[in-house]
Amino acid sequence: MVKKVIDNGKKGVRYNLVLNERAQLVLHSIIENYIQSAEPIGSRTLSKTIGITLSPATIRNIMSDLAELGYLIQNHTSAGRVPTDKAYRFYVNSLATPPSISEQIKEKISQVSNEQGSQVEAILAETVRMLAELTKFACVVSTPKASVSRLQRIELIKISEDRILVILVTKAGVVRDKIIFTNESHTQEFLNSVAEFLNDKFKDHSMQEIRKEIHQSMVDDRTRYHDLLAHAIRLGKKAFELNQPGEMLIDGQMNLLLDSHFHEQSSVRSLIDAFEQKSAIMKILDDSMKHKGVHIFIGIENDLKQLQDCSLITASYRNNQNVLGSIGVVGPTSMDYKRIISMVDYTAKILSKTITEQSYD
Amino acid sequence: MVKKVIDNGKKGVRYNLVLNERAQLVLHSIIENYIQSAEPIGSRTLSKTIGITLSPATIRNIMSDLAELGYLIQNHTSAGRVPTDKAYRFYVNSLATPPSISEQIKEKISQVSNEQGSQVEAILAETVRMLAELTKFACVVSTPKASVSRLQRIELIKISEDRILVILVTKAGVVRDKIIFTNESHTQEFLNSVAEFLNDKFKDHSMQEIRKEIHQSMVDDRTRYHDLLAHAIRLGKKAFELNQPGEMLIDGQMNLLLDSHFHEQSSVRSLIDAFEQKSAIMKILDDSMKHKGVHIFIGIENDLKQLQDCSLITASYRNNQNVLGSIGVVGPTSMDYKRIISMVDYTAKILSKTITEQSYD
DNA sequence: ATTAGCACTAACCCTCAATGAGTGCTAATT
DNA sequence: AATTAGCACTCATTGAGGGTTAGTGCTAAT
Repeated sequence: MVKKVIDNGKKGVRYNLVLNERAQLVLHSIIENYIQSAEPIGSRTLSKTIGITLSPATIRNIMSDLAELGYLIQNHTSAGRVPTDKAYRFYVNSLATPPSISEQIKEKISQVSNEQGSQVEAILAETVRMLAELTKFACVVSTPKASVSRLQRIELIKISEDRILVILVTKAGVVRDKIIFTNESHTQEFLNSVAEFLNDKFKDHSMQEIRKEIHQSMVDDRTRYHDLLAHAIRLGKKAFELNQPGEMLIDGQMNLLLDSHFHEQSSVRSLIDAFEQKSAIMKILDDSMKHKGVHIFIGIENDLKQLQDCSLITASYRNNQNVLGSIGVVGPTSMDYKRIISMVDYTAKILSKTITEQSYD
Repeated sequence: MVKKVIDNGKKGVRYNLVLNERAQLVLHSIIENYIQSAEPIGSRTLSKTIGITLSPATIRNIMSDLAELGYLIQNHTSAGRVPTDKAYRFYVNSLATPPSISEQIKEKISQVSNEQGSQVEAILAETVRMLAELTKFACVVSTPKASVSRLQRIELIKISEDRILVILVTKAGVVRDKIIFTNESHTQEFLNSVAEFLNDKFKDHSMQEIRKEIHQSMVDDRTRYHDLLAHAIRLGKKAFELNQPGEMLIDGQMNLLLDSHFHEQSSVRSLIDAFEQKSAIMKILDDSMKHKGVHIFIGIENDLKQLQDCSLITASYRNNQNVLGSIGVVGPTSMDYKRIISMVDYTAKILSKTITEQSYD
């Protein structure tokens, strides 16, 4: 039996074992080469670019072992080898997080939207566009979740006998509007009183809390005998009802089509579908909101089939109070992780800073 | 000299003359074939598919004449011929406008957004998405111009000592928000009075009118001695200042990349640029708002270089009162005009109907 | 444990010839 | 006079053959 490049010779368990240093170096080098060239890496090429002196034959042995361990695959005999998702996972885990970033890029990122008085959505749109341009991949950002952010103000505007326009302004600086229907007609003056009441009662409360409190008020007897209160609660219930499922802005989808790593038409086709559905990507963004720092989803780790040819790098952004949403880059599994991770990380930080400044607390 | 397929033999003026019937038939047939196949059409192919019996040789003669008149070009000797922009212009001019449309398609278009209480922007987004899916091309729609639509209500919300959130609701059902800065701090109560004043004074006036009226008030002496009025006018000026340059929603850009008529990478690249700039397409949409019915911009007729490989089919939509914006399809010059024109036409009509129902008059 | 050497593979590239769809022109036919 | 058949010619496309190249795995020598 051929000896393995692992420290322990036992066969049954070797897949869980750690690679020895030299094997790690080779794998690292293969990955970085492949990220650069987008072409299968052969032993001879590698022996030239790798730091230490190692003959092609030796490298071949190591590569063969790495292939057996699932880090590399060959598209056909006599072709170089290509990293697998497992290899990329190894690679990103071994990176210092977050990798460093050039001052030049930092500056470009910081430039976005330092103009005063921009709306949150505008800031997000600008940021995602900038990030797409910088990374040359597709970028996404989820808009602040209404449920976690807190009420700054509510307005009720009569627009017809049975329709009321509700405008919710959150502390995070997001303005949401929706139309609700009523059975009875109210005057604008009455709506103003209702709005004033709701503002007094619920300002600074989170949407979630508000929904809960309204629910409680509805079963409270006192409510029934107080006309304004009763109306306010009834309208408030509708107004604060699950608003918008949370949106997502996308930019730079086109970049993917021009990327050398994505030559095959088929994978692009399916990616387009993934973007159209939105929900799968949205879910990943939501997941990444739960934890701090940069998240990396590589190929097969994505639930959605259509996303299994690409990696997502995400990071959440926040204001003083809450995590609001997250921003991410979608690219080929063979993307330049160092570069992208650092950009996403830094962008999320700057975005958090900008949004915090714009928040209404 | 070879005889021309035109009724008049005079040389100097023949380029302005009308094609005889047979030449028209041939040209028509070439165009429809090319729209279908996306491949150069040869005389033999054509002699088979064309209705009347005509030998390839005869067709060759006619084609040669049509080429000389600028309706066809050859990419190289011994290749079939391809229609020019001039040919497409001839073709669409000869179509009955608007062409008929199948009940099935009609139904699909009508399905969009008959749910109650949708916001205008949501309706537009849904419509443009539907149209992109139906046509398999890229679609654009301009959001209602704020300047022409009339005020339903204005709200002023204090969000910090020097920032006020302005919310404008127009009769067309569009909600716009922006932040303005003040030198002095106002209480929310004061802002409410100001808003009430502005609502009383300007409700139902168009934004353009309002700006003019405010301008007049500012030079009016009475304004200076009336505190509330003075403040209202000052804040109102900022609030009604040229808001948003008019937005545009895009969907289905990806469709263009998968289209067989757009094989060449280069033209796709430049199209992407055109979409990123937005302004050029916006200008075309604006132009088309000025006239009724469907507009067709073919290739070279577009000012922007990047758009000269494609055609735009646009139609304006409106509510009871005003033309609000327009919706359009961007595809290759060799698109199926009949199909697309009818779809755009019908979609614009349905959109107008839906928006009118949602309007606040 | 490492490396040199060797046989073998498969993609890639070049050339060349055959094929086929197309043209323009001229002469014959209607 | 208009149409068509015939013919020579052009040029993109295809496929076969051959050389080149980058790669592999295996074995034996270091």
